[in-house]
Amino acid sequence: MNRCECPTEESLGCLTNLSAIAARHYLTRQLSLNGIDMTIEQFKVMVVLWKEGISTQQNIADFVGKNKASVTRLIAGLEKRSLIARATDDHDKRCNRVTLTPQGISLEKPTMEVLGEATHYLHQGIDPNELAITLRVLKQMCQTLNYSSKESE
Amino acid sequence: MNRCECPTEESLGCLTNLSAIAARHYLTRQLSLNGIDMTIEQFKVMVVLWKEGISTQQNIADFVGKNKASVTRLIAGLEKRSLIARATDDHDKRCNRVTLTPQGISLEKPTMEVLGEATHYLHQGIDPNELAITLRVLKQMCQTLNYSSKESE
DNA sequence: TAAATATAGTTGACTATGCAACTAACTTAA
DNA sequence: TTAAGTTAGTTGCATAGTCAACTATATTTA
Repeated sequence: MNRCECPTEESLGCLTNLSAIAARHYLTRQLSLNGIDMTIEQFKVMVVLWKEGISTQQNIADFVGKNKASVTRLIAGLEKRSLIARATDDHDKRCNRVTLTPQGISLEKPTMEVLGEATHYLHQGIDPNELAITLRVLKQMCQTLNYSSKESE
Repeated sequence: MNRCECPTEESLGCLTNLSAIAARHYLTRQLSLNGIDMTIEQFKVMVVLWKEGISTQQNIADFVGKNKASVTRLIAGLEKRSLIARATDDHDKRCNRVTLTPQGISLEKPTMEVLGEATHYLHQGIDPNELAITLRVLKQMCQTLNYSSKESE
């Protein structure tokens, strides 16, 4: 399907994008096949909440690497699906306390199972040593770029 | 900034996504700093046109790995910026012939230069051998996933 | 050749992203 | 303790992505 033959095929910039899109498509399909009505973005927010229990929107934004405007809208979508609840914090009225609903809590197990299976499928056939190198290189790339984004502020 | 500590940190699914987002942000910023008013998505479409000269929207969609609805809107944005032109094909009136305007043509050199510099920056400090392994692993991952997407159709 | 099928592109509905402007609330300093 | 600055969240605008329904045109086939 994708036959990108741009001169960037040998670059991490191009290939991480292609791989990320492919992985997203796959996970979206697997979630849907397992009857889980959740987008990948909402899923990432849920992972934070499953881990932390309670969080503010800014904290979620930092964890998932998006800005607070995005999180406002993601949270709204999750609230509409009754997976989370929002309430003003008593101690700091600027903050929203974002918590899980029973439905939200009950989705952790099946969803994380799908993620585990998808990850296993993705890593299938990749030499463990080369996988480790790849993960390290990608982390290094993220660090380089995050550093440069701080520099320019 | 991004402190994703989800259980997927050791997975290609999560890390390719983080890296891809970081790379996109970086390239977007570099394009903007160099006075090039073009999004990454529009940029990908332009790469196809710089390579092929003329193309149909479906052909562009295949190259950039998006569906034709997306391309309709990307093309509309590029048309608004006067970088491309659209005209019905005489031989097959279902098709649009998408061509470059002089402005579109003139942007190839500076834009590809920014891309080249960004790629160089991204690859900086990465062992060439490990880079090669990473690129190979990512390609393999794409193939696995593209194969699975064909299976399910 | 008329009917069925396939293909190219558009549009609407929904979700998502970033930026910038904004409000409200908290904190710091003069 | 008032004024200035900071932080949390929301909203409008522009861009982007998918799916599904739709139009128009081409092609196949019965």
